[in-house]
Amino acid sequence: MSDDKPAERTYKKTLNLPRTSFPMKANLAQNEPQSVKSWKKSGLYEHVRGARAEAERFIFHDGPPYANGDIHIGHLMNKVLKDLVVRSRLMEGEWCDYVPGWDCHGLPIEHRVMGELVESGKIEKLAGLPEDKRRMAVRRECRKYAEKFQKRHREQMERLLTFADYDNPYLTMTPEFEGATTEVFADLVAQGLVYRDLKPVHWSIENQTALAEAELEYMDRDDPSIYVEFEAGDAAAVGEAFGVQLDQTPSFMIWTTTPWTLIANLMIAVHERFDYVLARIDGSETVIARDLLETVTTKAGSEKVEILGECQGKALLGLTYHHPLCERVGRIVAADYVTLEDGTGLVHTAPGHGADDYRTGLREGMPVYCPVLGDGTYDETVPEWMQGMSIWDANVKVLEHIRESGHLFHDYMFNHSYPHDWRGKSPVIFRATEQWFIGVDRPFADGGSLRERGLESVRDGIDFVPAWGRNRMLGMLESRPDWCLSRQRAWGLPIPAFRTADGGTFLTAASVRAVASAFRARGSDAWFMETPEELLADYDHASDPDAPEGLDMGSLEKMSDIFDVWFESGSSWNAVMRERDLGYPIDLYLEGSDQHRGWFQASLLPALGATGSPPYKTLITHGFMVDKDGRKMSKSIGNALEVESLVNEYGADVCRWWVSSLAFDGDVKVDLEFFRLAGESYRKIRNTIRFLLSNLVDFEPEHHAVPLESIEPHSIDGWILGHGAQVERHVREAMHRYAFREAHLALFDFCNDAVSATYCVAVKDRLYCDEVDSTRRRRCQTTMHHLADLLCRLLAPIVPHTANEAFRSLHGDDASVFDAVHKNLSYESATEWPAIMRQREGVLKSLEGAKSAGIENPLDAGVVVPDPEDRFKPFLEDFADLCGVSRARFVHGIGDIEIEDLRQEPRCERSWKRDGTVTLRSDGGLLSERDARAVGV
RNA sequence: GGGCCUGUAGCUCAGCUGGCUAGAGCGCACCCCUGAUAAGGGUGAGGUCCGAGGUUCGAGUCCUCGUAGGCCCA
Repeated sequence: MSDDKPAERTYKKTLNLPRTSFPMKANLAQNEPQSVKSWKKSGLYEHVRGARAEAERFIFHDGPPYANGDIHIGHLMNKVLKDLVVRSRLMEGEWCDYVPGWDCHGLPIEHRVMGELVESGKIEKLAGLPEDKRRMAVRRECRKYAEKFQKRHREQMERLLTFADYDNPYLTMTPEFEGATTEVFADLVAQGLVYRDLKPVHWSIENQTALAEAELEYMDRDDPSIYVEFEAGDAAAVGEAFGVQLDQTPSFMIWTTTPWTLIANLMIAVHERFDYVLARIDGSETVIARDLLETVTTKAGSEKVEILGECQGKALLGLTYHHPLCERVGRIVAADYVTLEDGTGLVHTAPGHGADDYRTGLREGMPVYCPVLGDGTYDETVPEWMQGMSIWDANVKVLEHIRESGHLFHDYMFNHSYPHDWRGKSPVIFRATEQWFIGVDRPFADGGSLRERGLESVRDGIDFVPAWGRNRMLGMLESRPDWCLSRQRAWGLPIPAFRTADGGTFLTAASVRAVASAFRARGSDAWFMETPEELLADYDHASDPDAPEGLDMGSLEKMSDIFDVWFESGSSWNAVMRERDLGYPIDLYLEGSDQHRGWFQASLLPALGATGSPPYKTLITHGFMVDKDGRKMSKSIGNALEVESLVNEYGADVCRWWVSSLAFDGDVKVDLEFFRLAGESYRKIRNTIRFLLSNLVDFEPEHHAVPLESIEPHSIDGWILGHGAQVERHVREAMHRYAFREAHLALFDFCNDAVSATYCVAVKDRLYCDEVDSTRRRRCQTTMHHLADLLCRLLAPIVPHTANEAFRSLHGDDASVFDAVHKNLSYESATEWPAIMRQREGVLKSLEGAKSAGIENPLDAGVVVPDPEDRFKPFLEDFADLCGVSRARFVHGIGDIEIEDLRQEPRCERSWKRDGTVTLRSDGGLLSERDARAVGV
């Protein structure tokens, strides 16, 4: 095959062609686990921490994912983003602890475990045990479950090459965490922020417990939407309000989508300043907001509508009505949350089943009446036909009942989003129960409330990335209700409250601290295994100013609520960061934007209560994963991607490279295709580094390197070094302000465009053809060595496995990029470079044009470039190589770039250039001067 | 229904306080190289800037109202 080119074959052997053991194919799926193993074996995390003992510290705190299931693509992004922060800080020479955490308590696990206990039949055995023993049995199973999934998560996260202290994670179920969390609670009690009250809360019928906002999931649901007429108690009084004489008893029309709450109705709320009418609708007289009369009657298909009188809501206050389901008289009251957007302008008010309703009831001195039991059935206070009935059945039955009794004006089915238990996916209800709360509007001993302090610190004590997070969190803080802390479950941290003999509750700052010390020593299991005396061993009620009078310690009984898990994770700033002396306050929290309501608030409020200031300085949020059409990702839709298969197919470095490319502040579209694309762009970077490394095989820096100062700013080496220095500054600065995408793009463009397409291509000739030891070649290799080293360091936070692989290839197997820090490449290239590069672009375009004239290979061409101001002369030496042509000239004067056809000139058999020095040499070959010297003929 | 956010080439995104003949990368098309080769390089074609109004000499950029989607809530 090569018989027709004998000369070329001969000269090929005289070239210095690239060689390297750094493979083109990364084989990440096989090699990364080896990296993980060896990093673990050598104790890399400990080692680096040791080396940075005196370094400046950046304080980061990892939010705990829930110890359940496999990690999903959201975790992938979250953990990698965190790792980018940590590793970029390390490269800056700082130390940054990354202590991974897990949320271990709570309903999701208990729910699963209960399911398993039912399946295995063990549940019946447990049912026979005393309550504390039964709970302990459940807790033991839950702990096993949490441990299992924490280990699983840990491995999956380590596989992502995250640089975290996996040997010392924090788990919310450990004694130290439980003790420190309970101490935060004690501080809040001391501030007077904790209270117990009967209030409507979100209640899960399925799990028979109160739920926090964060434990709800909104899903669409069909409910009956009904318009009900409540007969007025005093027709004459109504007539008076409207200034008309009535010949029949009118009614008040309300609207509800929860017919089951009608039985608990105690009031009807109107807006004092809205206009109401007394209307005759197909013969019957009813009161309704003026602006809604048409909407409602149209919807109901009423035929004859006539307005008899009009008045302001204020005039209706104090009027009474008969409850349509029982013997009770209700009253019209005022409320400013009444709107004219839907309904009738008269709002059905049941203090036991709604937050607004509760407040109105409180103001009006009405009882918090809640006839619904924990299991969702009615108690004995309701009419007999409803007793024991499930509220969902009641929805239908009540509707039938009022239809038959003639109180139903109109009804239809209505689809709306409705809160559901985030685990069981069953609809939740509002139900009044006795619960523990943190009051967000309670004044502190030293002034202000949690809400006020929270708003203040969000307004100007905390940085938000992206900036709109501030507004969002302000809005949430302004409108949030008191925090319902208690849950009626077994798997969690007990609220250390006791029942006194007289039926009261006993819980003071000092008693909570005493129990906290028991938890610290023996874990929260102690609550279920010990007596009140044992738990309160450290408590001295004589010295507790808050102790109730005549407290009889001997008669105390443990109460059985546990904490909302959000209170536990919300105490991690204390239970982890302060507890372990990792630094406080914390520089950075980085989580999904749902945590503005979740962990960020759950952390802010306790910290403000306990210490008076926020626990963190900066909050970064990322968006959510959606599919390629912008739709929510979920297992049930089937558009979710498995992290494990992504990592196995593409490698963690490719996944990380992808994460670094994301505009993560908004929704992030995910598709298999994007990982393939990231893989391609990763390969591009890898190949660029590989080319650099492969041309450094014969280069030993200590012998061959030239001083950086000796490299001319107008040489091509000077150009790329100046470019590299600029990129280093840009990338480091971008990483510092969490603009990972910007850093990613800068790195990619630099590798792809500057290094690969421009520099490497231009410099090939001298690398391959110059004498091995020529200054020009060694200067070029010195430059490439700097470039390879720079790229390894800049890429280390993003693709640690690959960066280290390249770093070792460059510096020897004993080297580790994780011991390295940034070097500050300092180099300024000549200021004319942008102008030269514009000329180069012009040349490339002209060459494209010359193809039609038959000059298809740029080496068959020479170029003549006008240089009116004679600025380009110093650049002449490298300009031909920069354009890939055989020779170049700058000529004084203005005009177009000229392409010279050199095809008639002899071509060097070694370098394939037609540089004008090619003649027949002593070995019988046609060689240029440079090549002749290199071959030694 | 409310709060916050997003909608710019086939795809992912830049476009700061209004002046742009609207940019980049990927992809695509055509071509070169075969001494980075399951590599490398060049050139080029792609856009009613979600829609409708408005402010302005001038709007992708500001305002209003829609529309599609996301997060959080009622």
